Amino acid sequence: MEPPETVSKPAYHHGNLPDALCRAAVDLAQEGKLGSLSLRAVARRAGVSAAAPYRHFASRKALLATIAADGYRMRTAATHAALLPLEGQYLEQFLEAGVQYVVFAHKHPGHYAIMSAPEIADTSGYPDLHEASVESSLVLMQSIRNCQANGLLAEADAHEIAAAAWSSVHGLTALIGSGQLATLGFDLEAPEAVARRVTRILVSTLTAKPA
Amino acid sequence: MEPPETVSKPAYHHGNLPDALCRAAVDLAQEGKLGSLSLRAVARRAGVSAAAPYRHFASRKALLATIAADGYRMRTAATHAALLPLEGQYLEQFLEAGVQYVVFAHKHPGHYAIMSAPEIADTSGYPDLHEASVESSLVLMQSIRNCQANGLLAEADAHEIAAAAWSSVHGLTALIGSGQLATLGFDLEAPEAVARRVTRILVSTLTAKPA
DNA sequence: ATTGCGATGTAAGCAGTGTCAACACTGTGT
DNA sequence: ACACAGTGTTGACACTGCTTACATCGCAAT
Repeated sequence: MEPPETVSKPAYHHGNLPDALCRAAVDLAQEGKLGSLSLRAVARRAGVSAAAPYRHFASRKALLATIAADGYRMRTAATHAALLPLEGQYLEQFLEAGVQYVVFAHKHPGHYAIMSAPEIADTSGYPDLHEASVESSLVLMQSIRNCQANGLLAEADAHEIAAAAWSSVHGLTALIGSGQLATLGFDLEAPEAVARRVTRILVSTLTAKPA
Repeated sequence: MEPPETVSKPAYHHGNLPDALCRAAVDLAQEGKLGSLSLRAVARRAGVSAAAPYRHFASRKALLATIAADGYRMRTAATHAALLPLEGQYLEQFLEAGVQYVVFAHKHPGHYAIMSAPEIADTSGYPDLHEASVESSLVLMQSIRNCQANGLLAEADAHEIAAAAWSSVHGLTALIGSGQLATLGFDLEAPEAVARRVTRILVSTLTAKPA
């Protein structure tokens, strides 16, 4: 997945079937067919026989775990890139980390759907996925710690602020994704703007002094 | 579902099969078997034949929609009850509404799992579910409006505050439910305490004056 | 008690999936 | 040239679920 253009290995018959299967699965997930996403369905979409995926993925969960791990790495990379030009502006980085959490789900709905699948929540048995997941969360955590170290956030318990921030962006992502936020009059086609406005509320209030 | 003890209709053979099916489905969902929750599986759990549920539920989704609607009504009732003794204390009611949102998921994990199922997000075709869902969200919304009408919340856009609050409790619920918050050292066996601490952060900061 | 009808069981057909074994193709190394 | 390992295909089997048709059971009104 990392080098989408550069075909590392010319491969034998199909030409990198594992990647093709991943793309097919992401497409299906993006179309909301996560529930009926079987290895057979993925094989059909990729244009290969039903048994072909079995050579590369032991099960449906193994395939999803691979895709989810890729998704986590993509989000981590995107967040790092977005935070880079804000070097030293810890509060802005904190806000941007939250925004990127939301933006990723909009840019990569297929990956997001798979990453949010309940069966993927349990990362045991998939160390690669577990590592990617943990590393991804570290970006937000580090940003919070940076702010606290510089006295830019209220003096509440660090873990509780982290939980509040994480909950906010996670929930915001879920509500936008499920379309429920449209009830409040938000334009879900511009999720970045929504995320920026809502996230700023949390940030601005977290930086405020008690009344 | 409303009168769990009082058997309204003695019924013929089984004795209120619809309720028994709902309970069986909730049990299965609570055991994390939502993915494999088929009408057959529910029938097995309820001890009836595979075709029996069809007399009462047209499909798996119809069954889940019924349960989800019940869940929404249960949460609405519980929240109303929790807010009653706080009459007039709008800010405390706001906090409590958020806490109850989280507490419900812990007290009724089966219902929560079903209510969170992606296929249930689309309430079209199930007006009963839709109404219960909307009415449920009104409690939190009304609480927010009460606070704003009394100048108890910062003067940010009402919709954005609502989105931030909703996102927080929704995300907090999801993170607790998936066990991810354990990473931050929270005791997920006492979700009410966690919810109260984290929610208070949001409330206290929302009531703070800008620095 | 008899009869009607709703509730449930039984059986069967159809579709989708996972899995496996046997086979065929392709490029590589000798 | 040849064997070989990697890759994909084909076909078959078992399992599970959905759905419908038909048979059966039991309460309830007559």
